[in-house]
Amino acid sequence: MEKDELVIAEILMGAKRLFGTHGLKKTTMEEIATAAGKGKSTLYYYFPSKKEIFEAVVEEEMKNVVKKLREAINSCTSSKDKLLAFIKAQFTSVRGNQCFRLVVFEEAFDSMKLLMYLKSRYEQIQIDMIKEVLLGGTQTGEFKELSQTKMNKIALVMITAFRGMHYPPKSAQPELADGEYFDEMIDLLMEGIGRPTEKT
Amino acid sequence: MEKDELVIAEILMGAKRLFGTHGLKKTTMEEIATAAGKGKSTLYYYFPSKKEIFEAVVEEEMKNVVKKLREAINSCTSSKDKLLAFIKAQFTSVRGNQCFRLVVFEEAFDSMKLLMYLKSRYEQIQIDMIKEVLLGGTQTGEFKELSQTKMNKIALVMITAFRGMHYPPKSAQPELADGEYFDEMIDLLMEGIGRPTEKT
Amino acid sequence: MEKDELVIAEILMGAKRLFGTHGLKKTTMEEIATAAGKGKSTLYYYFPSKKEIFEAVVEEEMKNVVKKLREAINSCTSSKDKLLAFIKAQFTSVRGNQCFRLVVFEEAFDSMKLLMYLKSRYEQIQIDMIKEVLLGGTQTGEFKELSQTKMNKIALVMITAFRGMHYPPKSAQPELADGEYFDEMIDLLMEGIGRPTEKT
Amino acid sequence: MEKDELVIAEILMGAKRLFGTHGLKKTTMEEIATAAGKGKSTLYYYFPSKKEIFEAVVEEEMKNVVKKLREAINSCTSSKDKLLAFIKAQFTSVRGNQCFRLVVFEEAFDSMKLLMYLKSRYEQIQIDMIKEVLLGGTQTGEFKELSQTKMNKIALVMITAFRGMHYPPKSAQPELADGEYFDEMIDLLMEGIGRPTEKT
DNA sequence: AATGAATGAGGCTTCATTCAT
DNA sequence: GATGAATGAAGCCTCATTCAT
Repeated sequence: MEKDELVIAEILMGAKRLFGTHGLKKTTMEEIATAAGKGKSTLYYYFPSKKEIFEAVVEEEMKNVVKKLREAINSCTSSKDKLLAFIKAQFTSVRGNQCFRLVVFEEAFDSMKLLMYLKSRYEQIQIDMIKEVLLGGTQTGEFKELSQTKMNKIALVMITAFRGMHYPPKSAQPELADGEYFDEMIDLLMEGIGRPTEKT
Repeated sequence: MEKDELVIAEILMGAKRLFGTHGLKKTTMEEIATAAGKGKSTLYYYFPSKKEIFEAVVEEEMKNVVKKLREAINSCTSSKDKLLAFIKAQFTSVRGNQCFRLVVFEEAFDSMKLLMYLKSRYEQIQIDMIKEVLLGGTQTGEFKELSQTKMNKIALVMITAFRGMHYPPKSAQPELADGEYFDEMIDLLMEGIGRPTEKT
Repeated sequence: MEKDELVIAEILMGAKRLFGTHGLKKTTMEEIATAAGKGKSTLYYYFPSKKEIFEAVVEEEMKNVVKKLREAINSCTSSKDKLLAFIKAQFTSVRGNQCFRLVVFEEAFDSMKLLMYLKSRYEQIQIDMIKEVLLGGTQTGEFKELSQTKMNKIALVMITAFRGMHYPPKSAQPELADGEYFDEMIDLLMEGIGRPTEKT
Repeated sequence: MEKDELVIAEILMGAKRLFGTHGLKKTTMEEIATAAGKGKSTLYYYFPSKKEIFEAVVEEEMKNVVKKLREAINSCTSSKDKLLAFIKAQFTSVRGNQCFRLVVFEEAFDSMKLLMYLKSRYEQIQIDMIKEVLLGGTQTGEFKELSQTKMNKIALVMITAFRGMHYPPKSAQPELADGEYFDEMIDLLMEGIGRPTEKT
């Protein structure tokens, strides 16, 4: 790794933590510089402005997240397990990549073109992954028969629903530990709550 | 209504729009004052600081949202319809009460005690409503038999999943209009995607 | 005079001196504020930015200059005297209104619309004044007969030539005091240096 | 040419353009370095500071201008033509040597000793040239008889007047093209505008 | 009850200059 | 010779808040 890249990595590392903790607006260049062990103006040697630092952090984080999601899916064989791994990975990974999470779930960044682009790309990646899993599940017979259209719709609903996890209840529910939560979610997803219609 | 209350209402009305559009940090006292047709320093006659204005707005909005949710549930008879109405109302109402939404779904407010309190109270209210619906559904036979514990868990999962709706995909999916989206969600919730196990 | 106008006048007074001495770029808001006996941010209560303060100073100065020029012309009866008074007034008045002078004679302001407008307006005012004097002079017989076109051209040449005065030689020429300089200029203007063609 | 001199020439070439376009203050070392195809700190190997670069540019430009003025005067035979050539050359040459022009016509450089020296030397050179032409003209009979003192004064007035040309009206006067302008000026200079006193 | 006026604290950015290599 | 990396000092501007009236 070049000296250059090393310093950039240092900057981004500190920035990642700070932006993640205080957000874009409330993190100051001063803080980022201090975290990187550099002078404030040094930052401008490596980045044109605060915005670009933030964008760099987000881009990096998104790559991490996507990589984790892919790994999760590939690490299991049954489709149900893939789904479970997917939501667990999303939960964990997005948590650990706060800046990216902010961009995906807040609207304060709607003016930044690059971030908007990343956001929509991320959405598409997720949808494609889910559809891939659904397709696999129907082929192995784990899931019901589902038309292409239906799979599309379900993927969208699922992606949307999974998002909610990123804002867990403040009032921790003691009865439902994190791990159990995911199982419960998958259960619901597999079986639903409706009463099975009796066959004669 | 007292003169006082009238002015306060005026201030809050403008503040609600501004905070909802630009957020807490980027909305200035100047803007709020202008929107209320008052001088900037007048705001300090009615509120100790910007924070309190924001909190007042959020508290007001939360009342609206809760009222809408209750109305939604009461307006239907079947439990499935109650669920549908609930998520539709949540979608619409939270949308229209931006400041409250921000507080519920962002972490930038974690230092404000009052808001944290409102947040967790809102969570409990939602959970209770869902459990109420679930209980009703099991009693009428619309839903499976569900233990108290199970209902608790499901309520929590559902609340969490519903949240995702508040951050719809940027890339509008043409195949799934808003209305249809809710139906699809309920369907999934009722039936799941697992292949029904054959009975001999 | 309102309190408002008083403060604005105070600010402009200090700014005028500072801008005149150090120019737009090198004069700081800090200095202007100190000169006005106010805090730096107070300036922003009265003016949107440094640029506007400068523009206000220049506009004010231009009014002074134009008034002086008009007074000069009106204060004499003979056309030659009017010319003399005009150049003297221009010399003195532009000197005393440094900011305006900068705008008229430097190109650093070409991006500021308002200043460009003032600049060209000032040019037209001067040209009109000179033409007015020339016309008077020809009518009284002090000057040669001059066609409209010719007068136009001469006015333009004169305005241009007069400008040079605003940048007097650094190396003060002892033989030519200020007062004498103007007389010499008018002399040259009246008679020229060419040898009069002999009449038989 | 040494390697050293070559690099210096490269630097000055770019600097000349940049200073000429944006002025001393607004031209950055970064820009100069880029224009020279060198690193920013390299400039400090060849020049102690930005000031010295500017001074070097100005000194070079002044030599160009003086050479052009001399050529202009020598290229004509009649004294009137010499004057015409002089002002044309001044107009053209000063235009093309912006930095020098800035120094001669602005006061922002009054603190730089070297520039002040160049400025006053330039003034003296001009005055001497004009006096030389005037002397020639009186000897050939083209111009009136003029005492030494008178010539001195006239030279000074002329130099001063010629300066105005360097700040042409923003509002281009359509009736007076550049070329014509000079003729008009010389005409006025030769004949004046006064009515010739009738001889009996 | 209302506000005009004022400001301190703080943030982003620029840039000439330095220095180790 | 040449420069990449670093920075201190400085400047413009924003804004929540205060206070006398």
